Amino acid sequence: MTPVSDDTPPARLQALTSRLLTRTATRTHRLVAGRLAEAGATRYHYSLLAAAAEFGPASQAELGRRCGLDRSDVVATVNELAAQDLVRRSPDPADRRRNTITITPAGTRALGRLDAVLADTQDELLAPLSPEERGELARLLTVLLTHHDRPDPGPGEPAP
Amino acid sequence: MTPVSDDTPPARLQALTSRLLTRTATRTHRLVAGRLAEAGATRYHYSLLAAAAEFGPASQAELGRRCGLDRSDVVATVNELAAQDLVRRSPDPADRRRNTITITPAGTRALGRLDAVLADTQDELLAPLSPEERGELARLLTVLLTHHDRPDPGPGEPAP
DNA sequence: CAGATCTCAGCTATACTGAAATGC
DNA sequence: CGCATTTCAGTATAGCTGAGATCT
Repeated sequence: MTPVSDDTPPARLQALTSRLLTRTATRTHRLVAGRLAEAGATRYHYSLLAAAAEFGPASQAELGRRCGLDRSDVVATVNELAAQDLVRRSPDPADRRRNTITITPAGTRALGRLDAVLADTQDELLAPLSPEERGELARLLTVLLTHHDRPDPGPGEPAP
Repeated sequence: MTPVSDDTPPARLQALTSRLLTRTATRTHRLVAGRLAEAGATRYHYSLLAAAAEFGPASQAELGRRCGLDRSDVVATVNELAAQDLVRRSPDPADRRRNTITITPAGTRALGRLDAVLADTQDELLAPLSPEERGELARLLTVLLTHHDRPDPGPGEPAP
């Protein structure tokens, strides 16, 4: 009866919400990265295509800020997307430091396919949860994320 | 009024629960690893100390299985713990392939200190959530984790 | 012989840092 | 000058793989 199956974790570890979070995230990441890989893409690809589609032609720096991607990774990812003709990289005449990134029709089509892939994957991920539970999970995670995005300042004005 | 602050993410990205999970986990991991580092430890150290304390003297393989650690990482981590005299590594006379890992008194004291550090860190992590919300978050994550730990088989007996 | 254990060497991918070149 | 943008090179870490030696 006692299920001491030689792989039950220490009670201390099971009690850590941080561990639940990171372990669930690892599996989630594997699932999502795998589904995107089957479609020939990565999270960076999808993020930048989405940003280019939603925020029109924009600089690499702006797209990177919006997606939370590092400048270095933006460069590499735009290289890959441009090589597949999913975005175009052209100099910005108004500010010659910048490249203007524009999504192409092929990029828009690819984005649509990836939208479908990701919608399926979210469903696969959240399969054991009811719609209400899915909403609650998203809400709780959003609270944590926004709380830890702003390091110190509480609500209201910063004391002078 | 419109907060188009140049870093609002694409709507598609904000809609992804997978993204919420992985981003929250990244920040969580940073927080936990940082607090453990201040105490001179890592997640692997804590995991193995906890397993050694809770499951008595045991082989490296068993401790690794219980903690979800790779055999390679167990070797390296036990090296580090043994160098600090937090565990002892001795040959198992009953099965000479194995090393028996035993926590030392110093290891038990270190584990106690790390317990306190991690309790504080969980509180820091979950600060914006009520006790009920903390429980609900842990429950929802557990459902997801156990669902995706078992790849295919549903509840009940596997069809013959 | 199959299979488990321990160890070492090395790999992949994510996320990040530093610095240079260019332009505002 | 300080600051922003793009680019390249390199770094750190987690998690994992392969192979060998030893033993059951």
